[in-house]
Amino acid sequence: MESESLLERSLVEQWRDLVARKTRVWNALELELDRQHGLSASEFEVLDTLSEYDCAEPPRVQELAAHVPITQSALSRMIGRLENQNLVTRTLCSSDRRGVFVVLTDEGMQRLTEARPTHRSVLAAELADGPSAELTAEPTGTDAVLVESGTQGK
Amino acid sequence: MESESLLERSLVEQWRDLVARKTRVWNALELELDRQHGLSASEFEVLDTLSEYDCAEPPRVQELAAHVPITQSALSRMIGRLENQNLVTRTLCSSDRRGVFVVLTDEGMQRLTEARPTHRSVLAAELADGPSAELTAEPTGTDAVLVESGTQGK
DNA sequence: GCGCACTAAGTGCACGTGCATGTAATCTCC
DNA sequence: GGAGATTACATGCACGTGCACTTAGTGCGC
Repeated sequence: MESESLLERSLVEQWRDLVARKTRVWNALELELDRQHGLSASEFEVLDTLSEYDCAEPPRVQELAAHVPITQSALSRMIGRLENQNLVTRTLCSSDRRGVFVVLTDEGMQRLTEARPTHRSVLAAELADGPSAELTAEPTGTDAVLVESGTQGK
Repeated sequence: MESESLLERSLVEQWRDLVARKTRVWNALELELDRQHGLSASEFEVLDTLSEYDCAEPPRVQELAAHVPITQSALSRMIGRLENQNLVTRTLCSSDRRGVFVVLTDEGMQRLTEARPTHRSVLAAELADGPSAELTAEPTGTDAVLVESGTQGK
């Protein structure tokens, strides 16, 4: 029970690395997406996922929740917020009136298209380098990304 | 600008995998640590990090914040909560009276020691298998872990 | 010694989240 | 066809978080 130390240390290190990386990238995304496009990282993820569906067969809330790392209740509210910004719309499912289809509006598609380059370049910058960079929770130096991702500064 | 698709897709997939894995493990930890030991995943992480310091040279709040994926303000409040449970204590730094040392109490050390096997076995179970398991935000099936991690089941 | 910039930690506030529950629609089985 | 179980989504509530700011303490220049 004591001899597992080595294996366990490796697991713990792997875990901390995972958390550190995720947090670092997430924070960078949060920062840049909000600054440049007024979107949170979660919101972008939802819009981006949403865009992968055929407009003719939009996902239901539940379906969407299965592909985004938040709960169904959180998603429900987020859809409400996105709806208020006219980025998505809810439409009832006629065959099962409990169901709600979520579809990207034109405006939503546009915002997403604008934000995508920022998202991709943050990923490229932050996913690439050292897994165990200092850590986290602090705004990471993403100056290069800011420049790269276009001229829509501020 | 359009030709990067392949590379970008790979980045996005890598990113989603990272998030999915982190969320899955995190949720499992949250569930088991709370159920069995009344600790949140963040709290465990703080206590565990804390335990790596020599009692003679405890870390200051800032130092601790650099090794845990939350902000200093969140950590400040968490320390308050942990202090109320007598798991840690704050002591002033005499040489720099702005500083605050955080130290694990005996009780804190005990809770940590109890919780560690749970933590490790969740890691072993969840870190090991398929990176892109369905997803997440749902309680993952950790029945095996419950059994493995001892007889202190509720 | 005094003022000023700077750092460490704590706090008011608003907000997004999860859990538990509520409401509405559907399905099942008799 | 009607009661009860089940599913889909929304919501009340409490809570932890981040941001911006405050308070307390340090060090520097003059």
